[in-house]
Amino acid sequence: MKREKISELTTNRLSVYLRCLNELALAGIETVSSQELAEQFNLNSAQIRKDLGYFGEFGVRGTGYYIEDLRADLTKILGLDKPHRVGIVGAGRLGTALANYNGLDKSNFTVVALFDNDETKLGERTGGGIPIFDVNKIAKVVRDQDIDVAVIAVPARAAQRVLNQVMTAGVKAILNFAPAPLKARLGVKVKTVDLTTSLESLSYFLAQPRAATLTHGKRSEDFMDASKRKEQNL
Amino acid sequence: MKREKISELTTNRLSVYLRCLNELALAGIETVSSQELAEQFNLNSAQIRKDLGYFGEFGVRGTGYYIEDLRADLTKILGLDKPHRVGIVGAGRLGTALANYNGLDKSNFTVVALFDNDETKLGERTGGGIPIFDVNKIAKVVRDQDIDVAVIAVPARAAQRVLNQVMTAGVKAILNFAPAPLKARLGVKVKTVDLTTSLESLSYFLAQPRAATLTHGKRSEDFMDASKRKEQNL
DNA sequence: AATTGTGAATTCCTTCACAGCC
DNA sequence: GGCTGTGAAGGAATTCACAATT
Repeated sequence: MKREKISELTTNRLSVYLRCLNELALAGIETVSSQELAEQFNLNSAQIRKDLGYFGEFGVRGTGYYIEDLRADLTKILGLDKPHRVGIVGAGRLGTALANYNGLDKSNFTVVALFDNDETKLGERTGGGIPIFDVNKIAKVVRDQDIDVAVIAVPARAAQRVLNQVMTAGVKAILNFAPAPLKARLGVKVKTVDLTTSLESLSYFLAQPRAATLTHGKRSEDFMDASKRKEQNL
Repeated sequence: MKREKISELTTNRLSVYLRCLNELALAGIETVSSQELAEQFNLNSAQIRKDLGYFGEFGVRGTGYYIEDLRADLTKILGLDKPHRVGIVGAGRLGTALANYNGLDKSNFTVVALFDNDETKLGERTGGGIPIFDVNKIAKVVRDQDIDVAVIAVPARAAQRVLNQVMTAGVKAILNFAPAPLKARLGVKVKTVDLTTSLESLSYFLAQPRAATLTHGKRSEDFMDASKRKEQNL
């Protein structure tokens, strides 16, 4: 096992591989080759071997990877063997939708608290029974509830302030939905999901006068080419 | 103006620049240099000039960029001068949260329809008054309502089927929230936002034994270094 | 003097290709 | 024979650095 620095593109893919392995395991399959795995995602098999190669040797030549083993290894590498406790700042529609999103438990994430500054919401609980606290209680609740991941789901103008608060409270990993360029301290990681930017990027695509678009498709299976893979962040 | 192929990293950034320009315009500022703009996002000024350079020459040497002009140019380049009509498939919590998300109108996007297969939801309207149709009516509603962008907010197992339906209906731009590796036809662009992967990537970061994390911060302003920029997709 | 636009240099990421192993 | 692991090659994205321009 080396200790180079791993790109986020790699960790994103590891997460995707892991999800796939979990499904294969559920289907009772025991081994998989990098080639088979690659076909699932329209990517190059060497990419998968390289990604795994940063962390060790997990495969068996001539056979491929034992799914149960690789699953355990990736879970460990991604730090998903330890539970994570999530606090969501902003109990609006997006915040509450995320709080109730099932499918995070599989990854060992539990949403334990929401925060809002609307007094009428405080003390309430979401459908799923998650309590809503005052934003000014962030520091205390983060400590009491042992929160290690924060989600920012507030309007852009409040986002930097909220980020500062959660950083001060000691949270080092933040998923941000506010469309704002945030500045984080060293040692703190902010990952931004920007819906407007995603849509505007799609708009650019639509605005392109492209040579021949489907309507004339030679064969109904002219699927994704190489250049499209990374556009799906793979 | 050239006609090279533009990377999605560039179009994402253009969207971010445009948002910033809109704010600067609102503040009554008239010109901005690539350097000033770059500081907003912790990125290199050459990056901004290169991004713009793919589309033409918009700046004035010695002065910078006229904000109103560049704003108009970027709006045009991103295809935001024409309105876009959005249909959301999946009227669950996420779908309805997105339907009511304000801030898309600024970019000339309007959500005009939701789709679901839950009969109890059909005919209903969301808080904002957007009608909910049967998923099997996608083709008809896309035509009637002139929908050009679809959002997939259904469970992973249904996502490929839904994608096939919206592609058949002629939609060429899709924003996907389902954690599934989708295959699209040529000429159709799918952009996936994967919350689980985003969180798992944060988990990896937390699992890293990092040398010195903040607690000992020399000066409270030891902010984002170069390596962190792209982790925020900038 | 200030700032753009852009080739050249650099860094980062992906793919190739094959030796090594099962 | 089939498949992994990986050095080397290739390609893409970023940054440098400076001539050109106002």
